[in-house]
Amino acid sequence: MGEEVRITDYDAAGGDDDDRVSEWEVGLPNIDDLMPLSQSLVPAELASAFSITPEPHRSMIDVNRASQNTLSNLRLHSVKQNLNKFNGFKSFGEDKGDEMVMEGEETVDLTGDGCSDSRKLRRVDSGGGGGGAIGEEADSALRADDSSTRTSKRPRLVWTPQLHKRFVDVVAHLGVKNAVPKTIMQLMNVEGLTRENVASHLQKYRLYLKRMQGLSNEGPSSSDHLFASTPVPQSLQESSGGGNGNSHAPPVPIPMPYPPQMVPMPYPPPPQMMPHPAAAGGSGYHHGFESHSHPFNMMMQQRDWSGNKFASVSPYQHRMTNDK
DNA sequence: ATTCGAATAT
DNA sequence: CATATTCGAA
Repeated sequence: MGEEVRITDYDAAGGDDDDRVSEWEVGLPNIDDLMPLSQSLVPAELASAFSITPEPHRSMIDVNRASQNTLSNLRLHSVKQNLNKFNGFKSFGEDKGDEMVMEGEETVDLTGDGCSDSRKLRRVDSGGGGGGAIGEEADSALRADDSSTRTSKRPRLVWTPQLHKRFVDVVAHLGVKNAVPKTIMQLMNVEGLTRENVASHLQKYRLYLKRMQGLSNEGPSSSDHLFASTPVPQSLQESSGGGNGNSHAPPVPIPMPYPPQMVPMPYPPPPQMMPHPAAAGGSGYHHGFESHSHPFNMMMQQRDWSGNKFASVSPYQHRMTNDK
């Protein structure tokens, strides 16, 4: 811990005044509890093993800059009256942008993890069948904004289970009705994620929902979906008021099935470890699957890899045609 | 002017 | 198949 930079050091580029919302800071780890920015997330060995470009040291400035952007964006659009008070989180982005060999299919995923520090993760057991608590994992992002200025095509985004989770949670919270790319993107708060990325995924997601709704009901009884909890109900949910006195009654016939807690998107992700380079790397992927039903999760949530990434193209491929 | 979203392209 | 890009509509 050598960094003695105040995270609230930025002087409002916009000259605004409200740069801190005390409520948002409640419960957040102290600056001293966080892993130093200078610490590398990926051990050098692993990095080289997977051809991961080493991350340059990041300075507080970078973080603050990103922070400013997020804050300004949030308040700029006020995220619709519906989005009400959503906590603004910032993700530590991974820098990339120095060298990038562009070849045929360069894919990059925004899933990274930080925080090796152990802390108590509060998890509201999703016992209530109602809506399910919105748990969060976390992701990090990559992509530098100022460095990738112009003439740089971003590599294909890979929707890792983590990202997708985040996506689903946000959509669920917004309610299918209000979930539009821009809003989703903002709430996901993943650095480097673009509206287009979200739009594309959303299109697919909607398709999925449609299928599911259409064909029904319990098709896939056979498989026990582990987390087949696509918390997006067939109807639409709405996350307004968020338990607050803010009672806004949009054209949605649905009351507000949401838990008192305003689903925040926690940041610090649980340290994820990969089994073994050999197991994941190379090309030893498989896809012996079959009895999967439809849960969208299945769309990417391959069994046990908790969410790693690195490298190349997405090894998975499956069909969700509910035929069998 | 912006951005959504279906269609289409990679 | 998964994402990206296009392009007319809101």
